[in-house]
Amino acid sequence: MEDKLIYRYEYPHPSVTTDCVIFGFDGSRLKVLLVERGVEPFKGKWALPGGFLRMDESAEQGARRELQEETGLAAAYIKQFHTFTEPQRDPRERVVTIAYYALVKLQEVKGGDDAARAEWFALDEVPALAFDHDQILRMATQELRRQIHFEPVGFELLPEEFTVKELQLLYEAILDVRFDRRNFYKKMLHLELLTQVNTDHANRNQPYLFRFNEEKYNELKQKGFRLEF
Amino acid sequence: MEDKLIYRYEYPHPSVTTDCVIFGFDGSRLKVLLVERGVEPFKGKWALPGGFLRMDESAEQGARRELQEETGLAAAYIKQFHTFTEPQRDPRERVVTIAYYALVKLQEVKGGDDAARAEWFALDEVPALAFDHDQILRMATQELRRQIHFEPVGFELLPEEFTVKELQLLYEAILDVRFDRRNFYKKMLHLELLTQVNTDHANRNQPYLFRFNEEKYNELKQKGFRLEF
DNA sequence: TCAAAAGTGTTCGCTATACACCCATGG
DNA sequence: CCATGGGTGTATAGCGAACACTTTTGA
Repeated sequence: MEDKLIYRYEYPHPSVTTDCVIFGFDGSRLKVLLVERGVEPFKGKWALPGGFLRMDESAEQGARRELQEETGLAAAYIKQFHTFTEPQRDPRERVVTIAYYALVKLQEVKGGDDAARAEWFALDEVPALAFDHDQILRMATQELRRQIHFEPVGFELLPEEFTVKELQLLYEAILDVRFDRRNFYKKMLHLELLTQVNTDHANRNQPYLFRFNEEKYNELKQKGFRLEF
Repeated sequence: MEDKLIYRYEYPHPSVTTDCVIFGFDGSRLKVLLVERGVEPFKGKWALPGGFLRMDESAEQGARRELQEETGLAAAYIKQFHTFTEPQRDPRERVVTIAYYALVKLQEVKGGDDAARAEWFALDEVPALAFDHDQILRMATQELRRQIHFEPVGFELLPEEFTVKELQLLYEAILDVRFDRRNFYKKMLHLELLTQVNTDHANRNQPYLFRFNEEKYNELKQKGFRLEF
């Protein structure tokens, strides 16, 4: 047994992991992907996907690897938001976890190739989680809300083409507020971050489809604009 | 030599450190505290104060310990903002660093009891730093600017009592913008975050002194307000 | 037939901005 | 005496919030 412990240090080193809060939007509610733990501790409990940081990868690469394993998505919006370091947060040993949140388009998600059971939960229906993952999830939500004031992160959660109503529902889900439909519509169009797809709408009752205008966004970002909500 | 390496693991573990970007304000410019490295690598170069995380302390406790050693200050505003994990960021071994920034009142700072030479640099006069500390400093500045939209962090950098002009100079230094003196004055008073100290001003030419009204701030925070700048 | 959806208009009030003014001080 | 610093006032433009209207569809 002893000869397996071949990595030796003069001082104790904590383990380092990455955990990933994966957000999706189903058209009306914000969801988060959880995996069921198959081993102790917290066996049977739900937890955030995560794993040990490899010595040759950065934390972001590690988090992307987790994301890929769980959702099949290689490229997605991913952002580091906090590192959790309480000495007792893992009962087995000292573990420091670098936490990311990812924004994925739900309809592009394939089942993960991981053996573990994974499931999407609405944010207000998340069960008690393993370790300090409740706290991690709470902070991720907070950071997402904060981030939305500086970057149009919402678009990462919608399909390529979407209606203004869908966009509004998303913003309302993230910020937990209600907007006036008409004001939201005008405000969004006025920002010029949306490009209309189908210029001819036969039906006054069928909404326009839009795409996110990334070029225009980069333009505005140069000038240092803010998204007011 | 071998028998010093008594901490053994089945898998390799990175070292974990905390680094601390300590900001101060001298009345006209934003400053940052750097220490001169006494050992290789980067011997003689300037770097951010930092050190290894102890196994019984959280990262924040570690950062506070660094802050205390460098400035003598036990309580100050301190905030984790990013963890740097590039595999090659330290030429010796794999080191992950959890970075904090601290806001201190310059006039309360005592010399550090650390042996290392420490010095305050104006933000735009910072020399090339050791490791990836340039990048860390840049991100700290960015985060401070971002944070100021949600929390009145500026007050952490001023003395207990200050004039509106001083507050304006601070905001201008942080955000690198200029404000109209008269509009800034009214806006600040209108927010009601300031409590006037000397109600009688004998001299029309000597400015009022103010304190930060923390109670009022907590009130406003409940209602979810934003600082517009 | 009528409620619901989606695009368009209008009004009002707040506030950010620009800029004028007044007063006391000190060189 | 006048430039400077510091507190106060005012006018305008723009935008967000509230809410009316119109058309089309489908139950």
